[in-house]
Amino acid sequence: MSARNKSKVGERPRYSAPIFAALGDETRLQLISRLCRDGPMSITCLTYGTNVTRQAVTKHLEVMRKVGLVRNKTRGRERIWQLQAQRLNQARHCLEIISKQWDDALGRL
Amino acid sequence: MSARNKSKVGERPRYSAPIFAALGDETRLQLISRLCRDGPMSITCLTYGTNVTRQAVTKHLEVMRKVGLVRNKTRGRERIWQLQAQRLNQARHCLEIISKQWDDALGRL
DNA sequence: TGCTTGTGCAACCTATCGGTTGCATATTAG
DNA sequence: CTAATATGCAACCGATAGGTTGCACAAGCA
Repeated sequence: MSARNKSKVGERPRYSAPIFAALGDETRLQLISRLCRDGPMSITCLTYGTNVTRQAVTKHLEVMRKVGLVRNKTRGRERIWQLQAQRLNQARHCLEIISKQWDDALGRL
Repeated sequence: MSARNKSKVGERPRYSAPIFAALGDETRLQLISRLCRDGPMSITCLTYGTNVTRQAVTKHLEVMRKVGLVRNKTRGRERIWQLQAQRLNQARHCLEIISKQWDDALGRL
């Protein structure tokens, strides 16, 4: 168990768990897909297409905003939400690192 | 498996939310890293390295087992846990699809 | 044979999640 | 101005997550 706290190249990024947690809900994945397909849109618009209330959608968007997956801007009385690519790529990068380590580990067995 | 469960090209795999949810906990990511680095090992052994109890570790392993991220075999009085690569690659694939759609969407704006 | 070790099972606790309803407020349309 | 629309805010709810403690039990070692 020596040198366990040393940071190495190819190490899993810190703070990646919250991103995975934010992706770990079917409704939120639907919202992401929707924003991908149809571009930025308002909360009310996003609510059509889900089977939950507007307030539930608002909460989901807030969860994703907190981890940087989406952001919003106010346009009149609407609040327009859009994706933020940077953070998703970060999550992807994390998964790639993990699964590379994984493959390596399996290869050693 | 029926044709209903087939995923189209470029479509997000179904049932991916539970995998992300399983990855969305820091302790579980630590367990995964540990199993990657040091190979299959028992629950008690895995518990050293976390700051939670053995029973908590057991619960985390069970969560990951349910979504197919790990599996176990009994060896004497020990229960040895190891990684299962297939499912992680599935998660990775899902993230790649999402972020590709994402990039495409950003490109259209 | 006992004692130690690795584990399972169950009860319990608190915090958070996902969701709702109700109402207030701001902006836009007629 | 007035009505409709888009949203925010707050309270509330049941279920689950993450964790603990306590105890029972089976496998291995002295």
